[in-house]
Amino acid sequence: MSVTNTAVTAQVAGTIPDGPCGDDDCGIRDVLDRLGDRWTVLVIVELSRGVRRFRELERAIPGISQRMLTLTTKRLCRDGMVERIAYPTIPPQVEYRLTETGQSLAAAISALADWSREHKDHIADARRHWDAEHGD
Amino acid sequence: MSVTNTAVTAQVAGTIPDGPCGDDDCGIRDVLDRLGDRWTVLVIVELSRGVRRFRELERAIPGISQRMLTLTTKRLCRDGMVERIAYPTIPPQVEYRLTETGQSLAAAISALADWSREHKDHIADARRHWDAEHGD
DNA sequence: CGGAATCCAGCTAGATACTG
DNA sequence: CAGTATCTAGCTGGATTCCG
Repeated sequence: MSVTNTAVTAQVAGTIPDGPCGDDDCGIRDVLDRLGDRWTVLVIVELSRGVRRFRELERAIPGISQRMLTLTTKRLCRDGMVERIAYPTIPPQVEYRLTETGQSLAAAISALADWSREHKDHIADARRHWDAEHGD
Repeated sequence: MSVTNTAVTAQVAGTIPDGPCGDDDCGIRDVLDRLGDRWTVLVIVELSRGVRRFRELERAIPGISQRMLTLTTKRLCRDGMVERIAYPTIPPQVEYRLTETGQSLAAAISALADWSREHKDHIADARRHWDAEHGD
């Protein structure tokens, strides 16, 4: 009865604003729906290292299929994160590069990657503990 | 033949380190596999506002099913992001709160949310342009 | 209230084959 | 090389029902 109505909102000061995030997700979901799939982040990371051709991306990202690479780059182009430059040569040559917006996204991803590196051991430990207690 | 071997790696200076990210994903995928699903981020955001009971979370996150709330909180507990405190009362009462690690994740998410807000209009524009050109 | 168990639809993504 | 097309398996998540 104590926590129900008078919400304790002082936990993470200034982290997630209340205003625009009221009921919806302030658009985070749009971004995470992209970042959440298996390949988008890897493509962005690879492109953050420089311009890449289709085949270069494919080789740089082990396990990706042509289909998924096509879909991923296409979606990133659609969202304005990646620019696609096709040279009408034979054989065809297509270059992909991050736009400015794409580069700023890469920076944001990098921040999340930093967080991952800092906490991955802690997470692994937590999982082991949990699995040990709940799996016996 | 010019871009093939001598990779141009100076695009986003100091954004994604080359070292530990060589072939694999430096653990970003572990995190994004969680964050990528429909509900995890919303649960974290809600918990960043304070301690919540199961029903409170359910009501605060429109559209989530009991099943997904259970699964999401359980996974977050397993990863050490959320602490679950069950009071053996009748009816039962269970509280969820972010751990310190969970709070730092909330901060990282907040950074991504900031990025989303800053660029969502730009993305929407890019999509409209793309759809207009490629859908005629 | 706070789940667990079961069943099922839809989408994602992998494999494969074909094309300009 | 850089895709497109098709077919399909598997997983995610929704709805429902039942339990302590």
